Amino acid sequence: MPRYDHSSIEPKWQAFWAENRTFETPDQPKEGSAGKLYVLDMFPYPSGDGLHVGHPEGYTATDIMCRYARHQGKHVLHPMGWDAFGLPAEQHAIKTGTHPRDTTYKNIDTFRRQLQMLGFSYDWSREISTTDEEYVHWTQWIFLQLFNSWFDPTFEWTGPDGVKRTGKARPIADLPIPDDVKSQGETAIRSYQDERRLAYQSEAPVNWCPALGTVLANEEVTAEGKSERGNHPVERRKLRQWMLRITAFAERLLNELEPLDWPESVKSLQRNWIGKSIGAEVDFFVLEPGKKADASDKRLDQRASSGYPAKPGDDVLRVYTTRPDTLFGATYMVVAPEHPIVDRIVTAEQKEAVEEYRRKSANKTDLDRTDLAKEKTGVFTGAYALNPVNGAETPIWIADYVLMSYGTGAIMAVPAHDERDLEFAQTFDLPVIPVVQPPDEKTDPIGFTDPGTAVNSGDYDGTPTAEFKKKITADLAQLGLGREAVNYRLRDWLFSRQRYWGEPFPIWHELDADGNPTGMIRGVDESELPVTLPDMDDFAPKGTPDPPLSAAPESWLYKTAADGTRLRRETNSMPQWAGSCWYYLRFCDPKNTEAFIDPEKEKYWLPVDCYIGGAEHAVLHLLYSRFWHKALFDLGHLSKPEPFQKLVNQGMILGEAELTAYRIADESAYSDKRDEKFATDLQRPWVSARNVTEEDGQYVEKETGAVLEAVMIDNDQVTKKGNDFVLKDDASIVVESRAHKMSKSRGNVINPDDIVKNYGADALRLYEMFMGPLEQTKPWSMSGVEGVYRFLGRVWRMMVDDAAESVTLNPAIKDVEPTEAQDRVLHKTIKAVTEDIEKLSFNTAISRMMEFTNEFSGQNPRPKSAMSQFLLLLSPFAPHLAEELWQVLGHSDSLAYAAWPKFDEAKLVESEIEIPVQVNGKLRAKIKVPAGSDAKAMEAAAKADESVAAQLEGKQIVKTVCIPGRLVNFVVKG
RNA sequence: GCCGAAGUGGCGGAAUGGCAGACGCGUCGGAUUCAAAAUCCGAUGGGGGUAAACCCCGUGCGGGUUCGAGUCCCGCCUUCGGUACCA
Repeated sequence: MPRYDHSSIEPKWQAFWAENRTFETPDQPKEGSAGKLYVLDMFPYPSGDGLHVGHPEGYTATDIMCRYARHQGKHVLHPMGWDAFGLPAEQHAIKTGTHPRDTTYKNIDTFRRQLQMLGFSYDWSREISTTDEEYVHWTQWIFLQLFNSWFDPTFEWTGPDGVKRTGKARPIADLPIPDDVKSQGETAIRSYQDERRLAYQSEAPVNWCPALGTVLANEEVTAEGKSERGNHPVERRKLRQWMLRITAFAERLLNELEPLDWPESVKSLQRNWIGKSIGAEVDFFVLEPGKKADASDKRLDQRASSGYPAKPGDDVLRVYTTRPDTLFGATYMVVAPEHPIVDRIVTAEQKEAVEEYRRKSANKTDLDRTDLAKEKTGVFTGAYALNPVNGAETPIWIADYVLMSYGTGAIMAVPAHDERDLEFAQTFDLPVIPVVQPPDEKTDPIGFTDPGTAVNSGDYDGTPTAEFKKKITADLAQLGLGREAVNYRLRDWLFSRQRYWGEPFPIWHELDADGNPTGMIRGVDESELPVTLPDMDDFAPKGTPDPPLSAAPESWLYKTAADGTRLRRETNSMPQWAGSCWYYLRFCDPKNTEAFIDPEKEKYWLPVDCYIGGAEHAVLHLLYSRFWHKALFDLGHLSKPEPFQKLVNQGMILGEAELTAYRIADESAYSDKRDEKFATDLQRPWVSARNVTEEDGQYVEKETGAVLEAVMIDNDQVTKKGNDFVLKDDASIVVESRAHKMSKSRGNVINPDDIVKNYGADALRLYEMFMGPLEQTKPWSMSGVEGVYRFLGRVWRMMVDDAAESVTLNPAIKDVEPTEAQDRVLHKTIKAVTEDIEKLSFNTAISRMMEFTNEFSGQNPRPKSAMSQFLLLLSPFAPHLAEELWQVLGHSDSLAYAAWPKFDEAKLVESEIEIPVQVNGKLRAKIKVPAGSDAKAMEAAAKADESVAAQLEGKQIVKTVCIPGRLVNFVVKG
């Protein structure tokens, strides 16, 4: 009795595909190709834990798309690779002494085995790892492109895509050098260039994580001031770091997002991350210490003729505001503690307090900063500035709620119309002047931040906010006191890490005679790429920001240039993002030793037609990739402005749903906190889930604060009450019903290996697609897996004779013409499955195939042609089973490139259809009418129906709604 | 606080403004079996009614548009995800 045996079928076909190179993608399309399709998965980090059930979700979705597209005659590129640099392998090395390379390639082998076991149709001949030396070569080459260019914000040009743009990355050699720099000589010129490169060094306060021994990007630090990886504390330190000038591309990253076929949510995340705001810069003149504003001060007036300077003078405090209309309400100013003007303006009396505050805030970690968000702090500098619109003397404070890195690092504070300023003003008892009247008279203008009408604003009184903004910005520009300004929340990308297991920078530092760096740098010559990692066996962080590579062998670390200059290598390494920024390009031409990608191949394959992966990369990876892509585009290496045309986020797969009840954790805790009657109770009392809250990782009862323990409850111990589940024994105790994220600590992790072993790869693939919509978060269910496994068994028995000794065709399958009814079911199924695949609605496609199977399993004879066509529909989802049965049906070839079945609309038509009849919108009857009946015929048929007639009896028909083929609705009165 | 997504049976989920709950799980009943597993058949939103016919209620809550609303509009509530002094 040959049963459906996945464990023999699946390895058989995997071996067949590998031997026959079924899924290798030739560079040239086959004759008559229906066009190219590039479908990409976000390649995984090959962690030591192996594949997680989340991986096959997106991978199955793309695999279905690709297999379907091959049946449609498309030239499909479907590659896989490894994002293999990263912390865990290095931490493993520190612990065990195993070289990160060994760990990494071992893990890659595991991942490859697991993915191949799932039957994905990747072209494995294109496999790449970001850690391969040839790959590192081109990652470093791209870095050099960035290093060797600058951004010209005013350059107008038309790209290969025919779009006109302003602003372009250009070769550094094209950077105009001002005469005063030129006159200072070669060193000055080089410094001038270095400051303007797309890859540049900066000495800035950065997020230093002692536990990880590295600096982290802002993006890698959580709101709580912890590292995203590992949750270790992060502190601020001033260090020399490599930065990438992503901010130069802010406007294009924002604008060119619009036409992409991406989820609106991801676009909006990126928009918020870029954070464009439009406002004005305004100059306030600082008064000399002890001096009052007086008529002899002509500085304001002089600006009318001198105009608005590009850089503010020493006696000017320049602020950025999105609300220039509230200038009349600016009662004080605040500068960031790091602001350079502080030293110039602070008065003798305030100096000590200011210095003390600056010291404190410099050491503040991000954690402290957010903690202090509740209460504003700051110190008065003793200095005043002149409000340009009314000459009012405005005190200047320093406070760390103003950030040096945004805008000009200084603000005008309008406490009446800004929450933060109001809080600060209230703390320090500063004046609050309302200058915006809310549209609703009853609303208090103090604390009102929305648009309204100007008050207390001199001649501008009565002007609506939007108009006022434009007007005063123009007026200030006229007087040379301000101008319109745009700001972005986006910061330059901190690109260096202090780790061993990453790409080395292709950079040399020049040394002086004493071996000290001169500050001059040069790129490694392209012919010397790649810069490979030196062999080392000590990877441990030293607790100092000296990278592990600074302990590399001398031969790696130093060399003497042709011109005799002594050089030392850059010892920072690149972040993990570097490799993933451009891997989608390399897949098109993975073995090219002359270039990172052949331009013809780039033109042919790009952009990626569909990119599927987790939402956790919505901002970082996708923004970084787009940035690199645009820079390479500007430099003429790429022909399309965007890398990923369509993006889909797969939803997270949670663990199996759990029921949790809570009860008092221990006797002592409850006996003194709760009522007497409970104290005598032997059983520790349950607490309704509604009264439970989480504090510091502990569950506690809301009112009493008593510590609780969570208890897993069985299905049969609860009952449904309203919207809640409650204990059967005590209906007042609400039980929490929820699926949690899979985690080792919770013990709810599902291992794909186990599923494949017990149910097979086809069942795992099918189940993950059947769970629900791809984009949605959904809980795992073991009995759901059994459900689809049973379905596969039904498909097997529909085609195979399970009474026979060996695998033979089911005798019900005959070479006969399908009946009209069979044809209808078949063509309905073809239509539905085809359309569902195109919509990526895989769960409903599977439902349709189940319906087909339910229908045809009961039929005898079963036409062979219908069976063959059905197998093609099933094959993208369950390729192993489909291939096996395809063979059983007598086909000798693989079905991988067989033509997709076509449906015939004519065969979908039924001769008679059932139509609902409503009376006043309520369903009253169903009638059968010939297909294609017109409204009149339908109405007549409806009226002729007995129960409809009864409903209409003695009533007046006001209106009849008749939609041919859909329904009849009588609107009646009386 | 702000931004985004979502609320439909016991559960996962289906429904171009037109028969709510396709399909699967679970449950119940039956067939097969010495028995079980596997498999097959049937029932299954809630309430009333006689296990029929039939009737009433039902897509988070409250309004609205419409002959007709799970679907569109307005206002709330809840959950999940992201974000956080960005002037």
